[in-house]
This record gives sequence, structure tokens and C-alpha cells, in this order.
Amino acid sequence: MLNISGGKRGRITIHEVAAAAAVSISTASKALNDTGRMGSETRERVKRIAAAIGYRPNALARGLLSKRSFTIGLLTNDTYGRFTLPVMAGISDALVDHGVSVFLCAIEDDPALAQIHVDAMLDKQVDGIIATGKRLDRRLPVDLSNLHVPVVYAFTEGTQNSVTFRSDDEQGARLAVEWLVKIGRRRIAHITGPEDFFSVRERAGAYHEVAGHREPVLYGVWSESWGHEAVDQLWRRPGEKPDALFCGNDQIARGAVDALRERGVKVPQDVSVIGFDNWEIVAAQTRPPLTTVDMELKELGRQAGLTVLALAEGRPVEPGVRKLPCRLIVRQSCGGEAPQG
Amino acid sequence: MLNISGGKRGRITIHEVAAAAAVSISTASKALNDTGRMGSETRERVKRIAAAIGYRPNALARGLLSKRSFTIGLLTNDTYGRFTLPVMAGISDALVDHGVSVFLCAIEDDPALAQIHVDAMLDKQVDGIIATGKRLDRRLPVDLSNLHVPVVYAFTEGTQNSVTFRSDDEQGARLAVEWLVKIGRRRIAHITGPEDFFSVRERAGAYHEVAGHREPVLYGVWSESWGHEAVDQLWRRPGEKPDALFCGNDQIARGAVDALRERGVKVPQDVSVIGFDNWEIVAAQTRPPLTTVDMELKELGRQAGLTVLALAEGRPVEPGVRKLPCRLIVRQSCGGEAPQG
DNA sequence: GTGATCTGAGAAAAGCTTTTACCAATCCTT
DNA sequence: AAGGATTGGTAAAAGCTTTTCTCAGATCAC
Repeated sequence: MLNISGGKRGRITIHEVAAAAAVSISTASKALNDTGRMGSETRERVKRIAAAIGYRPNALARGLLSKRSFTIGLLTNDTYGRFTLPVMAGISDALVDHGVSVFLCAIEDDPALAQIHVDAMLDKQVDGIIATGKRLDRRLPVDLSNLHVPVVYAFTEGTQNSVTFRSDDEQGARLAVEWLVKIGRRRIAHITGPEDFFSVRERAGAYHEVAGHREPVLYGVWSESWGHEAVDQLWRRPGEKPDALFCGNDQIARGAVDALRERGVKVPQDVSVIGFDNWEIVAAQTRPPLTTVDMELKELGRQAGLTVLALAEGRPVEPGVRKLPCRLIVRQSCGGEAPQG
Repeated sequence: MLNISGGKRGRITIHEVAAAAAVSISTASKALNDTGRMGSETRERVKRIAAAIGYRPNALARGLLSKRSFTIGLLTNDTYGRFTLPVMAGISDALVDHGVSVFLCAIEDDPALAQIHVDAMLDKQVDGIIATGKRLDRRLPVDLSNLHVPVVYAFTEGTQNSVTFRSDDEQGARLAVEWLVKIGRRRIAHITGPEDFFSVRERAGAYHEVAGHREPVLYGVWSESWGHEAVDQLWRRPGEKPDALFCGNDQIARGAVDALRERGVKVPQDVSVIGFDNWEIVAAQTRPPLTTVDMELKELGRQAGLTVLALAEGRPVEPGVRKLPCRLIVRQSCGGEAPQG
């Protein structure tokens, strides 16, 4: 049988450090935290001894006093992890240097479960909460508006007077369509997701502006099969076919590429296809690999992390919605110049 | 400017409860924890008042005393989240009822980063650590063997005398090949990942046993394009073609299905294709949707969570490797009977 | 040489909860 | 009715740090 031998009894406290250095506890504490007044040789000796015996301060005791737990909570309803994982990586990346750890709480659009997780986080005195979702125009199924800890929203709808991070879908769509125009495409169709998504409408708006309305927008669902079917619809129609497809996400783009290949249409020679999301697993494995728009989710997470940290430390932060610019990832599904980077 | 108004000063402590109920702090504590002796009306009154004023015990203070933080750490080097997210979901699912929250620490095969995260978790007095990876025969780049908190391994190689959870790849492969045999296939080829993966060898072994060695195993990489290329190789060879493909993961299977379609071979009529992983995003979007083997990662996470909890509570646990059975997911890429469930 | 300032360090409180020890009043037993 | 058990509750300690206050001794000014 396996048993955790010794338990936590062996943990070294500041008492041991003080005893080993033959100083008082307060002196030891001040030496280690570079506070207070004392001789530099004393300070160094305490530090040296603490390091030698492997002392690490107990974050619970420290947090109890300082009201900072160096812990934040990440709430998400994105079970798939399509958005959460990059955002999480960015948050973690930004906060690990500050000694902050992240509780990940996956709530499956279940208000009761969400409340349990929020309560647990508050009990554990999190310094703040980041709420993330998978679409900009939906709220998480739990009210975070009067929490006495700071809350930052990322990729989900925030409350009045909160700070919310999102990608700039309009700019991203513009980037995509301008690229298609730049490489000489003129009959650009837009195959995208459900029209009730805010980001779908925003991207469609940008598409109309840049492309000049030559083709209608095909709204559907976020799946490969919709991309496939949309191409069938377009190519069954009489008249000139599009020479480029701007797709609402990489899955749709992939379905479209497959459908074009089955029809004998060459990508990118005959038709350029551009995706959205830069979901590597889809975009890079498509043949040819997809040129697409990256929403810089990791950077978004990083900024959200730094913001919640700022709020937790009492630094003032301007409320409002922050739109982060997207970035064009050039691969081979559009033709044009060679991939950069 | 946004500022966290009030900070945590407003938090209600047990002092407020005691004062409101006109009892001592110790009485209040005992009433709320159902310990000690007191009149039932006193106990009820305290509970009622605590609920009314919204008292929640401070987990930091409680943990400082009890040596239990009701927190565990999840360490992973699986950046993609292919394995981590389901495992994480299972862990969270199993532990949320016990009031345990999970720190997610993504280490990118970076030993220094891993050490930072482990130290941070230990400072925060986690009750245990679950280490997860993306392959069974690799270690995480950090030593967790002498930690004085329990460590459980999931989907990564553990240390001597630890408890490790993994899927039963042999049984899973057997499930797949037996299914192909059952629906009448006889010339079953196996296209899989790199031979240096332990699970690849294990699956190949089961394949050989069940299929009776009729076809060689094609080792490659875990990508669609390898699945595609492997089919080309098989179909370029002279002689009879396979009537079934057992693929090492869903991505390979998908590449194979695409290649077959391009060759005019019908799936599942002419050739059955079976995948491995049940990665919905790939398996369900393939045309036809893939029959595949599910590794029950969520259940694996659940068991790992309960095990680390048991160890944290001092309950003895049998060390060793626990193989969890896989499950066959029948979709349409093999033919045979209709999808079940 | 005396009062004022500075230096190095320790004592104690605070942060919040749980647990142990203890006490006064009531009840039971014989 | 007296001694012992039971009941209902309180005081205090413990858990680990950080911070504020205090203090003794040394240094300095004049």
C-alpha cells in the first residue's frame, strides 16, 4: 500500500530558519523580505541559511495576513478548449512571473455548477477572476458583477463598467479580404457561421465594405460540412463562380477546400480560400495549408491576466472593451507571396 | 477609472456570525461544523444567522490550521489540450463535490518553468499533484518523487512505487480489430504513428495477434498527411488491396479516408476505416464520420482525482499502473451495424 | 559629559478558523 | 441530599507570516 509518508509535518517554517540563524522570527522575516533594518551580514546569513535548509514561505499564512492569495480563477464554458487553452496559456505566461497561480474552472453552461465554482474560488480568496467564453455576445450563466474581487472578461460579454477583452473581428475580416484583393481576387464570396453571432455580423460588415458587395454572404453553421455544402450551392448557381472564398472559420474553410477539390477546382490556382481562427490542427493539416486570420488569443490572455493583476493590486484601470488586432497567417491556400516567417 | 471598491474589507468573518448570534466564536465554529456539544436550537440559530448574513469560511485560515488546502495542482505538458482537457474535466468533475479546486499549470517541456510551477503549488500547500502528459513512455521534465505531497500520474510515465493511470491500448486495439473482423473484413492494414511510442507498439502487438499478421504495419507520424501517404503506398503496391484500415489515431484515419475518396475507393463499402482517440473535432467531421476507439480520458481524470484525494486524506492506495479499458465508438466509417446510442 | 539620533534586533499583535481545555449549571443516582 | 455525570457554552492556543512597536546600545553634536 502506498501512503504519503511524513505528510506535511516535515515542512520547514520560518521558525526553523530563525533558530538555525540564531535570530528572532521577525528578524528572519525581515531579512528574507528585504524589509526592516539590520546589518547586511545578518541579512545575508539568514538568506543563505534559509536557502540551505530549503525554506519556502507558506502562502496560506502569508495570504491570510496580506489579503492576497496570489491566486486567480479562470472561469470558462468553452469545454472544447478551442479558445480557453490559448487564453489560459497567455494568462499563465503573464502571471507566473508574479507568483500567481490559476484555478481553472470549467462550467458547462450550468448555472449551479458555475456558482459552486465561484463560491469555492471566493472561499479560497482569489485575487481576481477572469471569465472567458466562446462568443462575444453571450454571458456566462453566473452573475459576477458584485463580487468584491476584480473580474475581467475575455471573449465573453462583460457587465456594465467592466473591462472586457476581445479580438477585433472587423479588423481581422478586413485583413483577410484586403489580402484577397491584393493578390488580385475580385469575386470574393463569404461563407460563415450563424448570423446571430455578433462576430459573424461584424466580419460580414467588414467584408461588405472591402469587397464592395459583389457576392452575398452565406450564413450557416461552424462545421466542415457547411463549408462543403456552401461551395456546392455556389457552384450550382448559374453565372460566374467566385475566385476567392473568405470563410468564417478554419473548419468551414477546410470543408470548402475539400469540396473544391472534389469538383476539380484547384486551390489556390483557380480559387483562393482564406480561413479564420488559425486553429493549427485544422489550418495546418488542410491541403493546401490554410491562409487564415489569427485572433492572438494568447496575447489576449496575457493582457487579461495583467489587467486582473493590476486591479487586484489596486491600480486603476480604464473600463471598457479592448479590441485586440488580429494577424494574417499566410500559408498556401490563397497563393500570392510565399509564407512569411 | 475602474477600481475595486471596498476591497476585501467587507468580508464577513466568523466574528460577525458570533456577534449576530450572541455566542462565542468557538460556539459559532462548532455550530457551523456540526461538532462539539450544544443545544440544537443554538446550533440552528447560528446556522440560520450565518446563512442570512452570507458567511463563508476563509479557506486560507482553515487550511493553515488543518493542513489541507482543498486544492490540487494539475501539471501538464500537453499544450494542445488534446489529452489535458478531458482529463482536467474528469478531475474537476470528481473533486468539485469535495470542495477541491484545481490549479492548471501548463509547462512546455521546460524544466525551469515546471520547477517554478511546482514550487508555487507547494508554497500554496496543494493537497496533491496530478501529472499528465501526452504519451505513456515519457516523463515530465521535473522530478516529483520526493515531494511530501502525494503525486498521481495520468497518461505519463510515473516513478517507482507511484500510482499511474493510463488507457489500455492493447485492449483498445483489440476492440478495433475485432470489430473489423466481426463485420467481415479480412485484409486489415495498420497505419500508425512513430514506432518509438510505447502505445504504438502495444497497439501493433494487439493488431498482430487479432488480425493474424496478414499485413505489415506502416509506422509514420501522427498527421493526416501520413494517413494520406500511407494509403498511397498501400494502393500502389501490386496485389490485393486491404479491405480495412486500422489507424493509430483519428487524424491518420481522416487522411486515409480522404486519400481513399480521391482514389475512388468507397468508405465504408469497399474499405472500412477505424480510428483511435475519438477526438470529436476530427472523428465527427470526417465524411463519413469515423468509427473509433475512445480512451475514456474523462473517466481517467476522474479516477486520478479521486486517488490523489484519497492519498491526501491519508487513505492507503495500492501503487502500480492502472489500465482503463477503452470503448468502441461506432459511427459510419466501417459499415456494419447502425451506430449505437 | 549629556542629551539626541541612529542602528540592529526582538516582542507582540494581527489575520481567521478550529480544537482543546475548562467551567458553571443542571441532572441523575442512591 | 450529596457526589458524580452530563450539558451548554467560553477562553485560549495553535497554525505561519508580516508588521508595528519598543528597546538597548552605539554614535554624534555641542
